[in-house]
Amino acid sequence: MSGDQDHRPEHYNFIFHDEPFPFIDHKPSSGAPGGGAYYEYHDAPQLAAAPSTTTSFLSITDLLRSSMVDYMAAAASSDFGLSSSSWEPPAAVGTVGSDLMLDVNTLSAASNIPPPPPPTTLGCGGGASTPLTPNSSTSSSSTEAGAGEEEHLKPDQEEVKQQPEEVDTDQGDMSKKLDKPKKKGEKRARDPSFAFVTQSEVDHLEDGYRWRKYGQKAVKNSPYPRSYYRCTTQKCPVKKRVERCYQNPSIVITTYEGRHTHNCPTTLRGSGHFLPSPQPLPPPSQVMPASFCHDLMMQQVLQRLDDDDDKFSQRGDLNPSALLQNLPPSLQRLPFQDFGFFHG
DNA sequence: CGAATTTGACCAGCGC
DNA sequence: GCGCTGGTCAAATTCG
Repeated sequence: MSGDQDHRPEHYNFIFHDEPFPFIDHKPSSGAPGGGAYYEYHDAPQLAAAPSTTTSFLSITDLLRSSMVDYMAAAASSDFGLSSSSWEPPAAVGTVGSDLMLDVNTLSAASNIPPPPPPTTLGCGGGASTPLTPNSSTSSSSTEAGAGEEEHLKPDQEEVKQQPEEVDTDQGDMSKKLDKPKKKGEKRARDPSFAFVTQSEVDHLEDGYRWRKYGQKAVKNSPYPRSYYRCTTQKCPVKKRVERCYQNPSIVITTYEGRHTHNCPTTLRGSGHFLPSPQPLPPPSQVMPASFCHDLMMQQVLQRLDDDDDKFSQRGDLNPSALLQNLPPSLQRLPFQDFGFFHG
């Protein structure tokens, strides 16, 4: 049973998938009790082939520090067609700045990934859930899908294990071993992935789509199992994994993989309770989560900027390793190297 | 009774 | 090559 519960995490935030992103805050901002993180990742073969991409992120930081809103607005309204009413996958990305934004939006939109529930106080936790400790709070990064758990803290090592390759051409999603005559040395191709870190007492967050659980595995060094879900819609290849951070059980890591081939079920449409505020629902013919994610991210970005504005200048020296050290092991494992642009 | 979940088994990738 | 681990299958069980 998935779609009928009202599972909203207490907090969530997002994190872009670029490593030098300084506003990945690991400490709860004064007054704000921690928060979850919302992060995304995906395989980025292009990235592997173009190591110089790092530089591009720097400008993103600057960008955010200066005029995120304007930028987003401009991007949404003009070149990139990112308006909530008519989003189309960008055919090409021309600038660094747009890369990031497009990436974020592209991923969310292209993947039809539902938005994380808003940080409202609701049944699941309003004060019941454990507040995040400075250490466990939020910095997240994304991990390769299969990767979500412990130890690999060594950045350099992570770098070595780049996640691969071309996305499965055939969406026969669950075509695993059977249709997998992959050549040796060729890792299994994965669909773009996108993950959320939320603070919630429930594992399976309601996201508007219907999911069927098809597996559960114990996670190494963690008392909490990882659950595997598949979208119940016919032919929809989207899967998601849900696991809990063992150091902070109130944190749930949900990883989406693939793209929905259908619209969000009416369950979500019917109830606007996911939305931070009333928002126009996308027309039936449209991919819905794009604007959601966009708005949510904006909210979070702005919030972060507000909270941490004065910290930015001091964070220039932050690096992925440092960030990771502030994360609980299960999050530390998320390889920053997996961040990259999604051009698919 | 059909759909969803549970759970042990199986398989592939990866590191040593 | 071997063992470990993650991901998925599928039979059994539970649920609505």
